[in-house]
Amino acid sequence: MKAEKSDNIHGIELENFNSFKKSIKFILADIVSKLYDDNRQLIRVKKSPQSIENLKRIIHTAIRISNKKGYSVMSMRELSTVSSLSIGALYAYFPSKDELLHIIQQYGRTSVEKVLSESFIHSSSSKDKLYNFIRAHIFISEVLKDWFYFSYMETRYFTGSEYNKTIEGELLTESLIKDIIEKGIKNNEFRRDIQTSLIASISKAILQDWYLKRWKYSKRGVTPDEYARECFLILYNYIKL
Amino acid sequence: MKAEKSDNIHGIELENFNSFKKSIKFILADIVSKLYDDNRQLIRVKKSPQSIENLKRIIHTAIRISNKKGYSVMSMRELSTVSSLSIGALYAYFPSKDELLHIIQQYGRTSVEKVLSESFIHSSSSKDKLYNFIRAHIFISEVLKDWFYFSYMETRYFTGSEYNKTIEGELLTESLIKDIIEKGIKNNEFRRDIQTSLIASISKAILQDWYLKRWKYSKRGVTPDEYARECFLILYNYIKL
DNA sequence: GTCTATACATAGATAGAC
DNA sequence: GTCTATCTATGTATAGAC
Repeated sequence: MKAEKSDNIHGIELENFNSFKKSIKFILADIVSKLYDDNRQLIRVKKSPQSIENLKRIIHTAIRISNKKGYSVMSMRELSTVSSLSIGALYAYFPSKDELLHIIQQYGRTSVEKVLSESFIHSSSSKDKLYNFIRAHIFISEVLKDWFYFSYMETRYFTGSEYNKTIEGELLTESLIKDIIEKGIKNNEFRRDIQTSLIASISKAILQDWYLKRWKYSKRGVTPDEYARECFLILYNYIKL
Repeated sequence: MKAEKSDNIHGIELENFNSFKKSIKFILADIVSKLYDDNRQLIRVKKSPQSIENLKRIIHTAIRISNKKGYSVMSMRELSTVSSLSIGALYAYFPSKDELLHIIQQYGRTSVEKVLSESFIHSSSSKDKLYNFIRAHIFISEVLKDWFYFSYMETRYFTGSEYNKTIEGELLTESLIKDIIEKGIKNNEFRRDIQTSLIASISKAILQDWYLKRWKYSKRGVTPDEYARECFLILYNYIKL
């Protein structure tokens, strides 16, 4: 069983968005179940298909409401109404609004880490590595767009370790890109006279725009595949020999 | 007197950030005074050097607090304490928290429109136009970084016309860039086979990162001039013949 | 496990003294 | 013009019935 899951993770498909979506379906399916296990000391309701379903609904509803008005403005009354669970029932799934935030963040972070860390290690050239990483990032942020938006917009209100973890995530993405570019320079695949950390930073900005401006790109009918391609071309054109 | 002001606006200096900063000092100085005039039906305190000073302090304090915790979470009590004015006094400068938001947005929008609209019209080539526009945007967003950040992060909570105006601002910047590129293509200065609206969109994303990630760029000691240069080079490299 | 009713804190805004 | 005291609404969280 373990081998099967492991195979599946390594088998993330990056050819196009549709194949990607299929290949990570299995991975995302049991994220909430694992979330349940990791937080069993906080959750007063015992694990069951029904309670997992409820937790999933709470998380998605909270993200959706927060993306409209902000997490701090979302009231427990509203979360209760929209998620069709009473306030009393909600508090059986988390001990406080702050803890719900942790659970939401854990939910997204776990999913993203799995995908990104495995996305580009099997590429041969630096060019391929870069393209695969860009695709992986855009594809996973498309699938989890609500969470990505949520996490980005709420970061500044986070405190302590939650804030640090989110910033680490931001810097990790950036340093992964930087590493790819620097290795490419070392292997004589890219120009030597580029400022790698600035390029990495700008790359990250472009990747983020995809989920920060959903309304714009979806209105214009831009597909994840097109956007990934254009991102790659702009960057590659600048760094290639 | 009118001619003098007009000259000054046209005289926005884009050579480097320091000269830019000096050249728009005069423009920004009396923005709050004009703001006072435009909202005199809302403000119960009569115009004076003292009251202009108070209004300015209210605006900047509100922006500062909001950038830490969000406008909706900022309480009038806190704004009162930090700005050293009682709650009663605050409400003499604006009739409601919602109206204060309008005033803040008006403050930033007025300043930015002046600078951006005049920034690139005197350039000869499309290449120069693009570079000047990028510089103007990065320089003004450096000077007004707190407002830019505020406006970006609070947009989603805006309602009605305030929301529309902010989105218009976003799309205006983008279409200005698009126009520059398209004119360049027509004049045989740029490649014909590029997706102008996607490039414009990505350009905007890069420009925005400058004020959205202040902590990162200032920590790394990246100057506005360096960032503008790198932005331009990445884009130009992609669109040039 | 889930509900309703309620405790207690804090929000935006106003009234009236000075 | 600015202050303090206070009104009413709404927030998070809990208690106790079922």
